[in-house]
This record gives sequence, structure tokens and C-alpha cells, in this order.
Amino acid sequence: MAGDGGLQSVRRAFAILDAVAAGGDAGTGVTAIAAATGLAESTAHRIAATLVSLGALRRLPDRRYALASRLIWLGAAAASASIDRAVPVLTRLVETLGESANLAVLSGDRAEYVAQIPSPHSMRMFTEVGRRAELNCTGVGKAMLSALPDDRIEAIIARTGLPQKTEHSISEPDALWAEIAAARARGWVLDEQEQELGMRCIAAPIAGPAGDVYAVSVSGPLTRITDALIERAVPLLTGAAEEIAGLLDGSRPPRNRPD
Amino acid sequence: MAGDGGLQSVRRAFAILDAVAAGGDAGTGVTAIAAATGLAESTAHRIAATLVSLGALRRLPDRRYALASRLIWLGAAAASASIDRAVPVLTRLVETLGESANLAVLSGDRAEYVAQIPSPHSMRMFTEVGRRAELNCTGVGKAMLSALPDDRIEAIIARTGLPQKTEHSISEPDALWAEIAAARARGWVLDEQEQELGMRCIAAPIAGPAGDVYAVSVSGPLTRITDALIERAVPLLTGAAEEIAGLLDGSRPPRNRPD
DNA sequence: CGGCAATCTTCCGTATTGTGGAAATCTTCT
DNA sequence: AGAAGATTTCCACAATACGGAAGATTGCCG
Repeated sequence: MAGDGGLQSVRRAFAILDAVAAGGDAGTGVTAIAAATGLAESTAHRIAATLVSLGALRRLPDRRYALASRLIWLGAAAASASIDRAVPVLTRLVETLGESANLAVLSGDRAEYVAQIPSPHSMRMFTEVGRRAELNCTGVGKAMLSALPDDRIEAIIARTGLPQKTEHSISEPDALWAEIAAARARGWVLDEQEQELGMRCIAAPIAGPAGDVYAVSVSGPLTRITDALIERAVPLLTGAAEEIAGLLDGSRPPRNRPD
Repeated sequence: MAGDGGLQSVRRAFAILDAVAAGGDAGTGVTAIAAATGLAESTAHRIAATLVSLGALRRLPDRRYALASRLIWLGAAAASASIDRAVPVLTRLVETLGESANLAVLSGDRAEYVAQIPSPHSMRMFTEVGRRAELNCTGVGKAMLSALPDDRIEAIIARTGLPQKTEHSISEPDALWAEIAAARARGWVLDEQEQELGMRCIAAPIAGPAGDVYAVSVSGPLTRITDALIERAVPLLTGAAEEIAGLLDGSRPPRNRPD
């Protein structure tokens, strides 16, 4: 093996998958892939073609590449064990705080809820797992943004804009950047009725070892997610984030990034 | 490139990921990986080590390998676009039949619900997306089993047994194999209160181009999922399976496999 | 429609990377 | 402690992957 990284061509294949994932849902051309990975265009083309034949990438009509279904399947298989291991952590959050706990993953330009332990209260925030949500107006979305490099955030905002779910949703880029800065400083974010009127949510980001990004959150109605509960919940939440990070391949919460 | 498959080492890396995915949640050793892929043990070891350094595999304390979180992330990113494209198909099913429609993926040894369009009826089957379910006693599970090679089915059964959710759940391997044979013959399966008392579900398998397996289903309470509705729904369901297969990288429904 | 620029695709000589057999090491069981 | 099986390391070498160059395609503009 040349160095500690193992097989060069396998590493390059994953770099190409990352570049395509970062390129957004409209697809990524060979020139952009080559630029993002530092590979020659013909090399990038050949590896991308291999990934297409393997079902990990697909070709769009305009010759761009997008992620494909073999990754869905492998991801689901990988998630089977990892999320199962996160469930007890979420469960303890719920038992301690009495509110719903969620785990989300950054999925394209949106947040996808991948696990939820519901609150025992009859009135609770109802989040369908598998549902995708905007990044700018959800706790988990803002938490995950805070774990991304600035240029990645800019690319996402350029593609998605800042969709409005309620009158409280963040509608100005400056306000979102301020939220991100605050999240980076204190390690958690608050969704103050931005996703849904009457609902409040706190969330903490989790960074995986390879650029994968998640968030864990606690959510419920405004009447119960008081400032006192938030104060009590934050250390538990950030502790849960750390614990889940450890379960997801020994990763750690993100360091602050003063880009 | 040697042949049409592209880079040999990238193909081998994915073959190793498949072998680890097929090996179950307890992990897979180098010798088993080498046997499953036909590679030399030292080659398999080196590629697996590369995948560990990339975050696609992780090492267990007993030196076995398991799928890791980079695949969750890539899978979620890939799912972002693919499932979005399947949602209109599910929606049309619901609008036509008036019952909930679901999309599930084979996730480890279980079925994971990845999308759901709920029925407009106030009493409906409530399936939390992201929830995992047993393969032997769910429509989507049995449908997906029917799309797998027999030896893969045997390995799954050996690991999971045949868990019982209701008194109707399939508890004998012979009965499950008969269900699988029937599913292969007609292209869809029926869950007759096996997952939940009072609930009925029909499901059709979808095979991806690279061994990835999904199922689309229509479900509801016994009182509404009548034989007449099933008769009416089956061609719509299998048509939806075909359509979703086409959206998931041009794949087609599985051919019968008379192993 | 033609021209142009940008992007994509193919080809090929070659050197670098990946290979697999053999040996060494580790782990588990009796 | 010994044996057997599994895992890991090493290294010579050949086969695979590489990238530059040339050719092909696409989209835009006048």
C-alpha cells in the first residue's frame, strides 16, 4: 500500500462520490468532479463510469452524474446497525426530559429524520421519520449547517434559497449565518416556531469521520419547552450528541470552524 | 480499462461492501469476505482496510468488519433524489385506491420503510417511516425476500428466525418458502394480518440494478382491503413497482428465479 | 446555420499501483 | 502449552490505472 490511505483508486472513487454528493440534486459534470477531486478529467471520467456500472452513480441525460440506488441500499444496510445503536441514547433523552427525541442526517440539501422516540405526552411534535425538512428553518437543519464548511453552506443556500415554513422562519442569509455562528460557539441551536407554529426544538450537530453530518434534537410544544427545560436539556442533548458520535464510528462533535 | 467493468479495484471494493452487507449485523471476517468475493485473503484485507480508513467499513473488536456511517450519509444523499421521484407514484396509488402506500428498502436483515403516503381515511395503517420490520411477517418483507437468491434467504432466516408479530405470522420455513414461490410466480404478496391484527397489505418487489431490493405496498384495515379491492389494486401496484424501478436507475421488476 | 468555446470521451504508452503467495503473527480452543 | 484457524505483513513483479493528447459532442451566440 502506498501510504496509510490504502488503495489509491478506491480512495479516489469515494472522493468522486463525495464530489457528486456535494454537487446537489441537479447532477455534477466530469469537469466539476475533476476540479473538486484534483484528478485528471479522463481519470475522473473512467472512475465515474465504473461507479455507474456498479450502480453507485447514474448518468443524467445532460451527461452529468448523480448518486444512485446502490448507495441507498448500502446506506440502509449500514443504517440498520448504527441507528439501532443510537435508539437507546434517544430513549434515555425522552425518559429524562419527557419530550420527543429525533436523529436526522444531512440528505442532499435537506435534513432527513432517521429515528424518533416519541414523547409520552399526548400532544407532541409529530415528525414522520423519513420525512425531509428544510435546513434553514429546523433545529436539526441549522445544527447540521453549523457543521459544514462555509462554501458548502453557500452552495446549499444558492440552490435551496431560504424556504419559509412559518412567519418565524429565517428569511435573510445574514440571520442564518448569525444562527450558524451562534451554533458553532455554543454547540446547539434553537428552533423557535420556525418549522411549525407552537413548536420548539433544540438540536446539536454530530460530525461523522468522513464528512457525514447528523443532528440529534429534542422537540415539543412551546408550552412545555420552556427556557428552564432548555437550560436543563442542553447538557443532556450535547452529551447525547457526543455519545451518538462515538457510536457512529468513534466520531466526535464538530470543532468550531472560524472560517 | 480492462473490460467493460471499469476499474477492477473499485469493483472489488464494492464487492466487499456487498459481502459485508450480506454477512449480517454481527460482522464479517476477512476469510469470509475472501470466500464471498473470490479474492485472495491478503487482497481482501487490504481493500477492507482502505474502506475502514474511508469510513465505509468499521472494525469490530473481534476483528470482523461491519458497514459504517459514511455509507449512511452517501445513502441518504442518494435517497434524497430517488425517493422524491417515487413519491408521485405512491401518491397516485393513494388517490386511485384510497389506501396508504409505502416504499420499503431491504436494510440488513429487515425491511425499512422509506416513504409513505397516508390514506385519507381517518382509520388507517400507521407506519412510521424509518421503522424497521421483520421480513417474514410483512408484505414488503416477503416481497423483498422473493427477489433474493435462495442462499441469501436461507442466511437471513438462519440469523433472524421467523419472529411472530401476530397469530397469523408465518412461523414455519416451509410456509415462508411457499409464500416466496407464490410471490415469484405472480409478482406480488399478501400480508393477511401477519404484521398487525386487523390489517391487510399487498406488496410488490422492486429489484435495483445492483442487487438492491425494495418493495412498494398498499395497506389498510381488513374491512376496506377486500378481495375486490385487491383484485383491482394488483395491476396498479405492480405497475407502480415497474414505474418506480424505472425511476431507480432504469431497473426492472425481478425475473422469477427457479433456483 | 456556422463558428466557437467548453465539456466530454477515447486512446495509448508506460510507470505506478495493486496483486497474491508465502511467511509471520494473533486468537481461540482443548 | 500446543494446534488450528484466522488475520496481518511483506515483497517481487506484472497488470492495472494513469494522464496527456486528440477527437467528439453540446450549447450558445451572432
